[in-house]
This record gives sequence, C-alpha cells and structure tokens, in this order.
Amino acid sequence: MSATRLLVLGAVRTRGEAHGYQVRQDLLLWAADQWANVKPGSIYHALKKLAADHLLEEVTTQESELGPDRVVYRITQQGEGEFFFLLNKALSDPETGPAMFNAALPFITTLDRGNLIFLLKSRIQHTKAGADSTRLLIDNTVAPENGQPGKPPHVREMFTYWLVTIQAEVRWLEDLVARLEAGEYVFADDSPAAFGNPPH
Amino acid sequence: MSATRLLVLGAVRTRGEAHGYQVRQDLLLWAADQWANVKPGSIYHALKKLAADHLLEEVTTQESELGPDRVVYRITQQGEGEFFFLLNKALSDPETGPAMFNAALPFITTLDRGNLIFLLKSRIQHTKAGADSTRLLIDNTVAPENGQPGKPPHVREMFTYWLVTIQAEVRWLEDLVARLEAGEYVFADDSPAAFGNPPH
DNA sequence: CGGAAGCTAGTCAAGTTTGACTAGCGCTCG
DNA sequence: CGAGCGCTAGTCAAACTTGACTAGCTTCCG
Repeated sequence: MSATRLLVLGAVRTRGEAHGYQVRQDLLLWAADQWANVKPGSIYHALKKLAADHLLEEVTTQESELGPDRVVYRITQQGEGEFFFLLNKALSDPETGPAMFNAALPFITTLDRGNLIFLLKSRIQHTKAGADSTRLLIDNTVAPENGQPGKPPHVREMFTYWLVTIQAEVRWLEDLVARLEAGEYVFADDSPAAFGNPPH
Repeated sequence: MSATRLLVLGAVRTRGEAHGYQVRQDLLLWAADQWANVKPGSIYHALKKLAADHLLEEVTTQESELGPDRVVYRITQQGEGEFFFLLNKALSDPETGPAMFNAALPFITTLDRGNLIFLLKSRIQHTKAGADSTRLLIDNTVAPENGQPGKPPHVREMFTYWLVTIQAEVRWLEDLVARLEAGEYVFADDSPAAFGNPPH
C-alpha cells in the first residue's frame, strides 16, 4: 500500500544486490524524493521491514573500508511475487493514487509490452469511470436549504479541480499507450537486458 | 506544514466553538477524507496538538447527556494568525502541494476578494515557473553514457506526466481567477456572513 | 417488547515518517 | 600540512497516522 515499499523493493531488485545507501542514491537519481516521501529514514525502515516480511534477505554485513558498515540486501522469491503484485496494482488501479503510479513508472520495462498496455488501458477505463461519477457529484452539489454550515460552494470547486487533473491524466495515458503500441522503449519480452531487470 | 492542521484549525474557527466530533463531521461533509488524510485519530491528535501549541484553547468539557463527554475548543489570537499564515501559504505556494491547496479551498471566502485573487495569481506565476524548469529537465534527460543504472528513460515520462498535470492546474486556476474577478462567491469584504467566517 | 443496527464521541497501541544527528574517510587549498 | 568541506552509511527519538476498539444512547422493525 505504500509507494516507498514498491520503490525500495524494486530498487534492490534492479541492482540484484544493494545496500541502503545505494537505494537512497538511486531513488534520488530518479527524483523520487520530489513526489514520494523518500527521506533517508524511510528507506532504511522500509528495508528492515521488507526483510522482516521475508521479501528481502540480508546477504552480508560488509565491513566497508570507506565509511561505516553496510548491510547488503537481495530480493527473495516472495519478494518477486510482491513486487509484481504491487506493480500491477499501482499501474492499473487509479485509486492507489499518483504517488503509487509514479513509484511504478521506474519498473514498467520489467513487464511484457502487451501486459503493460493492458494494465494502462485498464487504468484509463477506471479513471474515466471516476471522472463520470465526479461529474455526477458536481451536478448534485446543491446549496443546502437549512442554515447549517452544510455542503459549501467550495466543494464544487474541489470537484472541478479534481476533474480537470484526471482529464489531463487520461489524455497523457492515452498518448503513452499509443507510443508504446508504436514500439517505444525496450521491454522484458523485447530483450532480457531491458532496464530494471536484475542482472545475471 | 500539514493539511490536517489547516483543516482542523479552520473547521474550529468556522464554527466558533466545536468539539472533535463536529470537526470530524464537517470534514467528512467536505469530502476531506478523500484527498487529505482525515481519519478520526488524526483529528483528535491535531486538536490536542493545536491546543498544546496555544492555537486552540479548551473551552469546557461538557458532560453531554447523549453519549460520552465532549471537549469543546475555540481558536485563540495566535491561532487566528497561524490560520491566515497557513491559508496564504497553501494558496500561493504550489510547493506545499495539492493536498494543502485543497485544504485551503474551504476557507477562501474568509479572505478579501482582491487578496485571494492576488494569492492565486502568485500561485499561477510560481506554477508556470515550475513548468518551465520541468521542461528544461525533460530536455536535459539524456541517456547516460556509462553502463550504470543511470537516469533511465522513465524519468522523462514522469516529468511529462508532471508537466501535463500542472498545465491543467494552471488553466483551471486562470479560469477560477476570471470567475472571481467577475464577482463569483461572497467574500469577507462583500459581507461579514461570508461562508467560513466565525459566527457572532 | 427486545435486540440488532447505527450514531455519538473519543481512546489507544502499533506502525510509519521525519529530519537532525553521528562518525569515519578523502580531497582540496591556502 | 592541517582545517574545513563533503561524501558515505546509517541511527534515533520525536512526531504523526492508522484504524480497530470502547461504550452509552437512540431508533427501527418484526
């Protein structure tokens, strides 16, 4: 349910083996601190939690000669399962929110192209459905007859704001799908060396 | 810095006096649970924290005949200051994020019309500036020459996604400003009974 | 009438996030 | 050469969030 979880799990998976600081640097590189909350503390916490849940395993505690000790992690079988589960959900279900979607983007090329397109189309459908029900809410937002604070006018503004951003998202998604269908990017079924797939 | 803080502070202020459950109901009515995180626990925590910071004061602990005891709060002088500070910031500074902006919307009519328009125009400026620098980032996102994981292609997608949503936001903001300039809504300087202003 | 459901009002422990802090090492520059 | 800066790697307490739980009262419905 957390964007950090997916990001950290995926970052370790991509490297094959990684310690906390490497994950931290990778996430920084993909600007994850901007839109998700990946402060240092969260990353180390996530690593420990994932290890406790047997989704990651501790490989070694290296005595690095340069700076303090490092704990190296690797993804487990269960972790693989969880990773793809989270990835699918984050991509297809708009209710998981934009943070989750952004967290999923780094790993899209680990999927097969057709698969990803399917997931994105599913997201588009659900998003459009959400937009429709928001439109209904806008139409039904009437001023209350009683004097109580009631449902005030600004609620309508919130809904239109919400609607405008979803519409923009849908257009962007449809454009992305079109580009993917036209062959953009290298996916897992195009080449095993697609970005994001673990080495060796 | 937190949307809950602004929402709870503003909700109490709007009522004049309120206990936790009333705040909870108001926020629910404003659909605040949707986009901000206003689970019951957070509200009661926020109330206690705001009271500890002397932004709210405890009025009475009423023995209500209907259900358990209630603690009634009222905003203090300092709270008034903090409220308008947070409100201004949430409206004018896009870096505080959409959650903060949504949390501010319920209270816009407590401002003077010209003041709000000024704040929103400021937001538009900053948002546009952000879009420009994002555009630069997109242009500079080149594939890395070295073999390292590097800055991968999806980062570009994230930026375009980001760009599309902020563009939608700007258009919406400009539309809102136009409507405000045309006289929509009743503001604090139109009538003291504008929505969101405390009673008596 | 009785009891199931629902509302009012709030508490609490467990989990998560924050961001300031430690501490060693290398590099640079006057 | 040594003082200061910045990087590597991570810890930690304090703050915040979550959502399940309590407990009394009212209302509905057969």
